[in-house]
Amino acid sequence: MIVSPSADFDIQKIADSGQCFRLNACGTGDYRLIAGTHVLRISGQGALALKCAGRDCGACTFCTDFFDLKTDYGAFIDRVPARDAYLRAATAYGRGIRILRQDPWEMLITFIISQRKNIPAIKRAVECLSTQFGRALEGGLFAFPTPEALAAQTEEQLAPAALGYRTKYVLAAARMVAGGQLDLCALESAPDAALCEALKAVPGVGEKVAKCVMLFGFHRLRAFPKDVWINRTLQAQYEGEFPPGCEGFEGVMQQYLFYYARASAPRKKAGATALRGE
DNA sequence: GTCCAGGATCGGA
DNA sequence: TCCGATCATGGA
Repeated sequence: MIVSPSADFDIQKIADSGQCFRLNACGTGDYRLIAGTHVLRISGQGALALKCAGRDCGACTFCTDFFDLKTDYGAFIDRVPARDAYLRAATAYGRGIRILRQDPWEMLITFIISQRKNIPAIKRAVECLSTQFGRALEGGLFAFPTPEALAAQTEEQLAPAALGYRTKYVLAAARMVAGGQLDLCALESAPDAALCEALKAVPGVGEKVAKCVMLFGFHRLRAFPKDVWINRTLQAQYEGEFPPGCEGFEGVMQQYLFYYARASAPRKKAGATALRGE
């Protein structure tokens, strides 16, 4: 499958946008993504070639869905109020970022882990869980573990992932999903408020993590997670509250704000988010 | 060695 | 309802 640049698709920005922790650069300009049992390679500059299992995936249903290629993100950007110069700048800077349609279960565990961790540390923990408890895929790679696989572990067995105090949260979440108390499939059709409350019933899931799972796992584009970066931006630019004008796609705007805030911050990240072309 | 990270929870005011 | 302390660990 070939994705043209005009599709508002920038794999480098997506990889650095803090929503997907198993999408990484491998070599010059190439990226590798593990999603479900799919191993994708994204290569090329300008037009991007998406390959599943080393083969061109053609009009791949999985990629079309995963990268949300049928949604026009340029249209979202065009709807940003002209009076909001800061958001205009953020969307211009982050153009190419999309909200991926990731697995709700993986997002739930990943964002439980994310609390008080930086992105490299989150990636490391997710990879460790996958390597230890996930199904083997091609090339020595591993799928994210199933709820049943994690639910079967003890706290001691999870120790290598260095989850710290989050270990018990991860196990509790896994057991709720594996045991049927939390039916993520059924929640696909739940209203936003009901979905949010169901997620917050999981130990270790508060407002922010619930919103991340809603946005990145359930594609609820209204969900607006507020982490430390977003809160700083809201305080500095909006007197504490995101203004009206983007109803229905607030979460998409949140992602551009997050990316822009991190890229604009004083250097601490050794070029990981190096400003390009400026 | 220090500071901080895509926070949540609990106890006390 | 609000606020501060605390939680465990690794990356920068």
